Amino acid sequence: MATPGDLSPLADPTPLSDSTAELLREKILNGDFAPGQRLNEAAMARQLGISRGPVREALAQLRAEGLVYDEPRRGSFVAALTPADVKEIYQLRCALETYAARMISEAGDEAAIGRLREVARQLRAAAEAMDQKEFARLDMLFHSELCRLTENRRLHQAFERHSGLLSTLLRLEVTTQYESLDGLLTSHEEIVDDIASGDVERAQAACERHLDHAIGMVLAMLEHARSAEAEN
Amino acid sequence: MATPGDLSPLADPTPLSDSTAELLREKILNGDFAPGQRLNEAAMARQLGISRGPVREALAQLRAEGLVYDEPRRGSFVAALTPADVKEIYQLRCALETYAARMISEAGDEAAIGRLREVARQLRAAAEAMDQKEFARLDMLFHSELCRLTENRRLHQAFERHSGLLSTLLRLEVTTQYESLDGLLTSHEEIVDDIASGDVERAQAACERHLDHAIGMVLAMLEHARSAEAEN
DNA sequence: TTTCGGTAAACTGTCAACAGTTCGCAATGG
DNA sequence: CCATTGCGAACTGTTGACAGTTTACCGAAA
Repeated sequence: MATPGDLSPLADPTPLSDSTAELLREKILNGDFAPGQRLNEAAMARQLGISRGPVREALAQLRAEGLVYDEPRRGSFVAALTPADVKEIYQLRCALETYAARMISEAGDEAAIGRLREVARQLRAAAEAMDQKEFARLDMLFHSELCRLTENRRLHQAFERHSGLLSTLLRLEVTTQYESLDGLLTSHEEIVDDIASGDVERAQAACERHLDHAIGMVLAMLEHARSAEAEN
Repeated sequence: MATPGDLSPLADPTPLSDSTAELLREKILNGDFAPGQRLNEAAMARQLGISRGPVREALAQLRAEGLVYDEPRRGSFVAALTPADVKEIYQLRCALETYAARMISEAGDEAAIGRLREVARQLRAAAEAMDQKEFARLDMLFHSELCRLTENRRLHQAFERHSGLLSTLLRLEVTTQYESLDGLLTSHEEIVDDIASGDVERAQAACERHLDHAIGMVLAMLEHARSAEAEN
């Protein structure tokens, strides 16, 4: 940005706090840190061979992203989603995604529609290959792309900020809801088709239907996991 | 949360970083710090009689809120809104607020509708009293309340996160756009009425119209301010 | 055996100091 | 007079240490 012909391959400009945040984000989303688990600043600093300063900044970053929360004078904990949280996030996603669908549909952005169709196709392929992990990834990617393709960074960012924790749940969703899988597939394809139709109302409605369906599945899954957990 | 009967009036539990963030936020939104201005950590720490640690955390907090941005190894700067940013924020607001209007309308939440009507009434009173500052505050409050009354904290938070900087612009808006003032007033009241009608489509449409109108005004105002600034 | 109280360890919030980089300015050369 | 180079000041990124609070453990009393 500053100097066009900037040639400085030496000297890593990325602060330690950023790479630390990335590392912790990965570990949380990957499930290495369980929800509700306490995150010890000093221990992590020691383990990474750095001081507590960058670790604190990394935690502040993750807190802003909603991945961890703070209890004053007690420390940071990995965020845990209650059913009420899940409902909130799905409502927010509905607000963002239905609007994104309207935007793309109204603009008649052929490139964007093509991209969405491609992801939907890959999603079906993953389902037929019974690749659960890939299915969950592509499912999330479809919705992320929907927001990204609006070319409104803030809208996409608002989506990403809250989708992270959800993706840890979606990994389980597919395993428990095989019977609804075909409905999910056609549901995604319907969204693309209705966006392509240029009828903004239909595009919005398709998106809303899909999310209404999805939240029902996730809440049922969450309930199922909770009752199973209460057994042991 | 931990101890129900917690009575410890002594010992201030609010960290220095939080109160520092609040102070800086106030100063930025109040215009004491100009957009693009550099924020010196050491200087602010000295001025507040604290060390740089809490100041850094406060800056991280404000950065997460979008009020400041960082240039690596150079420091923090007060965020400045380009017309493209303004457009992005208004689109995001449109996504959030139209959905909020739908939610409240669908739920038929009389208490929420009453609250919105009350704010709209105060807004008209401020306009008649020619109280520009109060008008700007109530205008923003109306939209904030619209999101808050959904009782979806994340939706409201997404609104608040991006409305802060806008409010610094809205302060100017009123001064330059007297002729459109009456349109703005009726526009707010229309939103309340259409929400109250229970017709979710009408509620959504009223909200969308209002924001389309508002962004036009703000962009024109921004253009006006820019050309005026180019003169000196 | 259970509950209460006290003590010690652990952890967060905060501070002061160091290292490397960037920025500004003056001296130098064209 | 203008561009360039070198130096010094200032600032960010990072570190290690200290103070106060919270947590956990252990023993004593009911």
